[in-house]
Amino acid sequence: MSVHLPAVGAVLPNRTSPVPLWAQVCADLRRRMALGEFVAGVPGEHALVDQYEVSRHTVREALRVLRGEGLIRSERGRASTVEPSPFSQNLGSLYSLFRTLEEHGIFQVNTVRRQSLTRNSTIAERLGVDGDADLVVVERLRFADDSPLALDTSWLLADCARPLLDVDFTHHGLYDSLSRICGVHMDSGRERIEAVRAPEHVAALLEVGRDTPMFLMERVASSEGSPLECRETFIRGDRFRLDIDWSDSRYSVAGVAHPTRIESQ
Amino acid sequence: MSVHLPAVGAVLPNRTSPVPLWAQVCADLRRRMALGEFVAGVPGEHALVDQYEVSRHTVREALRVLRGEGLIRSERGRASTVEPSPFSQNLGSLYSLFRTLEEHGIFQVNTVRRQSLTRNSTIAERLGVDGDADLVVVERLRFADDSPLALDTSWLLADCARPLLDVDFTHHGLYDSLSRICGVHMDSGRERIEAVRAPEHVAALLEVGRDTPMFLMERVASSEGSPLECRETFIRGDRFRLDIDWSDSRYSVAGVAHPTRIESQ
DNA sequence: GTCCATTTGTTCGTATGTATT
DNA sequence: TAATACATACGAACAAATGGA
Repeated sequence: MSVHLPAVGAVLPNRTSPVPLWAQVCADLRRRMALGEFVAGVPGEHALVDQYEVSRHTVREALRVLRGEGLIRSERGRASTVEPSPFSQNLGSLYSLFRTLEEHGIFQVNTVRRQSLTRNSTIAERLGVDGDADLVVVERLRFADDSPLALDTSWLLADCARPLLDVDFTHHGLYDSLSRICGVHMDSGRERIEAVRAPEHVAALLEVGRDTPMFLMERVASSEGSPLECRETFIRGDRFRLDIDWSDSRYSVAGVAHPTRIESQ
Repeated sequence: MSVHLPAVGAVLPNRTSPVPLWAQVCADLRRRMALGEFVAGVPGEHALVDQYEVSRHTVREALRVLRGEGLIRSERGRASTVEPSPFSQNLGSLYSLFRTLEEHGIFQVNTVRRQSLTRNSTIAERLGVDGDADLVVVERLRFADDSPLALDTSWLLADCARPLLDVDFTHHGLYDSLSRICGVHMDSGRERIEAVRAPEHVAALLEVGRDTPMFLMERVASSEGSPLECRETFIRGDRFRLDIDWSDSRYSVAGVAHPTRIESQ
């Protein structure tokens, strides 16, 4: 069994590197996972020991991290499995909302209101770049089942997001396109969520009264430590709620649409 | 050095128990930590090996969990240290709010509106107990700097929270009292947060208009897997926001009052 | 500044238990 | 029942960082 030939796609870790072996194995597993190599199941720990030529302890350390990130699920006696759409688990509440909608078969469509180059010193400051840096701005009115749900304005560093100027966002997600076209994966960020009254122009676009309660989310999302996106989203409070879980010493945050509202559409 | 005498406060793990050794060590360390035994520093891994008479691997597994919970911080070459106020880190947004206020020196006071025994089949169902189970209900109007901030209604299983009937909650937190008097620590839970218009009676109590945006939080909090508390909180949307961090593959959620609003009081 | 003891981090090896297939 | 796979547990060694002598 111990043929010691690297498996398809497996990259042997570099033992002279200062990066710990488990971290290298971890990174390579992430890479292979992203390529869909493990859709039929993650290889067993023993198999990974052979593939990477490291000890089982090292493999387990790597798997432990992936498990902690929610990328895989492990159970006794059964091969580890990749979790569906784990990507979203690191993308805050809003991304989760639209994934939830998708899972429920809710028809989603965006009306693109702005999609152009711009400059904005306030936004630039939040992103930690010069005030005259080029930005790609994408403003979308988001519908779920033909009913307006949110108004979403996103500013991205043109340095890496310029190709998004030509993308049709009517049916495509911004992070999906960013990943597919620009090769950039958002992996961390901050959100600030307030409960506000709908400003007049927002209320009109979302077809609600001026005093309808709304969530206002302000987000800065980063890839590998560099802030790349600044976003401002108004969400109808009557069609959205936040679920926060702090079981198992780990938080998860998900935005979900009110089931009753959805079903009554 | 290997005297193999249990240290002050250390409880040797039970090897015939179905509970993993590392979990037992973990629980005992948590207990000792709560008693303040480690304020001057956590014993080294080697010392814990001697104290609990287990392998270093087992000790490290236990420490790993505590580290993951944010209870301790470990660095190479330096003894692990207990993190200040880590308790709140596992208690969701609302607890953090009041800790934040405390840290900013905001004067907090509660008006207790209800503090009695009751029964409620809806609440009981959420807590997973019989509909006729006795509950302790505590309803508080919470002020920050003499200005109303939130209306908070909490139902607890009387089985373990009955002593809270005699506590003065004017200046004491519920979880603090629960911990000090009943010996119960909330360690997990779920929150559901909605943006709503203030219901009439809530608006009156919080001294805002009928259409002021509010956060409504519904929480079920558990201790060691058993749901013990069900809570409903209305928070003024004009004095509160949620901060969500999803850096490093781990979420943290904190509720903070708008600094500007507070300072302008 | 250097040396050294301490402490945690990483890595290997081995063995046994337990749940699933 | 047997094989597989993960969970738990022990032992040992070296590396890397820290802090004090």
